[in-house]
Amino acid sequence: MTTDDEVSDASRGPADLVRRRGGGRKSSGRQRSSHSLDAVVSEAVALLDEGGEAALTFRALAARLGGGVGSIYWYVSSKDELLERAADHVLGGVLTATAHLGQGEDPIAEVRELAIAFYAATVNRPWLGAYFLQDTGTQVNGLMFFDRVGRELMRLDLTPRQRLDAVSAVMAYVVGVAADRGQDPPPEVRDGRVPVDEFVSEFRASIRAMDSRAFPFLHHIADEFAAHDDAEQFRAGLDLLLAGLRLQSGR
Amino acid sequence: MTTDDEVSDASRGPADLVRRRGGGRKSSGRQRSSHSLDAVVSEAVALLDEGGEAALTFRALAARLGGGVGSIYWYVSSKDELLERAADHVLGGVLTATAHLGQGEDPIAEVRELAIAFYAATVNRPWLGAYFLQDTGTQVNGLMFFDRVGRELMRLDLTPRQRLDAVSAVMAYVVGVAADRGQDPPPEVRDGRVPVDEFVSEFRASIRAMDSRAFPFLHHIADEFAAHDDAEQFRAGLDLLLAGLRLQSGR
DNA sequence: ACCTGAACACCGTTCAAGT
DNA sequence: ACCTGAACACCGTTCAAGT
Repeated sequence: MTTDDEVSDASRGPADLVRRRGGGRKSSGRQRSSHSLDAVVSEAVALLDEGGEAALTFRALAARLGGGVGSIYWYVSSKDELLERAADHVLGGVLTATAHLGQGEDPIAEVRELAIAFYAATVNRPWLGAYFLQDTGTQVNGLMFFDRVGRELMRLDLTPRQRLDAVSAVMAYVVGVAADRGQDPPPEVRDGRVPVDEFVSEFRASIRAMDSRAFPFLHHIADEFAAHDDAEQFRAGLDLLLAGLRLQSGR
Repeated sequence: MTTDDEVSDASRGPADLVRRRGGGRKSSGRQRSSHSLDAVVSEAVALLDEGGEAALTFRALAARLGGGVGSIYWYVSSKDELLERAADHVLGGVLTATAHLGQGEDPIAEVRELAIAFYAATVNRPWLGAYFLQDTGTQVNGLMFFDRVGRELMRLDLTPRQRLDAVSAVMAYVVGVAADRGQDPPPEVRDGRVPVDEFVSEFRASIRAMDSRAFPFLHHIADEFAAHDDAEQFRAGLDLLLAGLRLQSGR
């Protein structure tokens, strides 16, 4: 419905199954501010989205929540846990965004949609790269997503082991693409401070400048690289993986 | 030849094509210590391997090099650059370890070997997850590896675009698997402080404890998960990807 | 050209104290 | 039960000074 392509926010996840601390105590709170796990994590994600990994600071987060630094530790025991929960929060958004899937004829097509939705949530969020599927305890949504993908594969004629391997492969691929941002246009280009054309021709020039005997392939794909679209490239790789899976399942 | 499966070290890379600063000035150096880009990066990798990301500190690195903190900035302009170079250094090791490849009949089999060697270098190095292929300028070995994989695909009947997409997919997959460590045994198990069996049965128990209607797939693969081998799982996913590629290339 | 180390600004985490 | 903020230990980075 909304047309924000910057960090499309279906971030708000489904019910956190985790023991929630910090209920709805609203009454009689006067000058002391009152948070909740949800507020802490949501604001953390917002901070991350606005300013990248460096912007998430306990002090900045506390200021944003209108409280003291120490309070955050009531909800979260370390920065690592905070980042894990932030990543899981994003995955929660993916879950709700894909809640309608799972009825389709073709299980592999469903997996494709799930993976694409996952990918969409990671674009413009370079910060969550390494934080998916860290600790099973704090990342229910991660487990849930894993399960949803796997459920589709249960409709295919595969062994449990093959199913596990396939789900793991799809997840790894998505996370890998998310982590790989960097061959891409640098920030000054994405911001529009430098025109794309300029970046592209500069990039092409720098490839041409390299020894073509040392880097024959880079020369070979210089034009393609300059013109490629990230999302398309993601789908191309995903489709290779899924084609292999389809083959394995005998269709 | 060596049988260290802990961080198998073919780390020492081929000629750094990068402008080297800090030549071999050895004479007349008295109490001032003298470094080199190579020493700085090698020791950084060592620190990282021994103690993880948290262990790499400018102060610790300086102490190890026997010098002052400031000196490091002569070779490297930030911690980010240091980590990029460290990642590239590891990839350099992969390049030398696979120097013999490229003559084989089947290009796809060669790609498979390259990917497996890449994977082997990332196991036990959770720290390099996000640092591959960041800045083309400082990561020659990354470009070189990319090119080597691509070169194999030039022997297949594909369009340049398809080749680019395939190489990117393979790289993303490897990086993704590397980043995904975490469903795996936690450190206290890898260290041997807690026996593997105990972890495995505990894990299985925790899956059984979950609602089987909410997580049918997790129940389905609980046994497989407990028994799976990471390297095998990596190869299984890689083979799906390569099967798709083989199909696309018409064999 | 390269190294030193004190100094700076900032960070995650702790904790005695408050309500 | 939850919040506060000063205090602590430590970090990346800078820079005037040395050789």
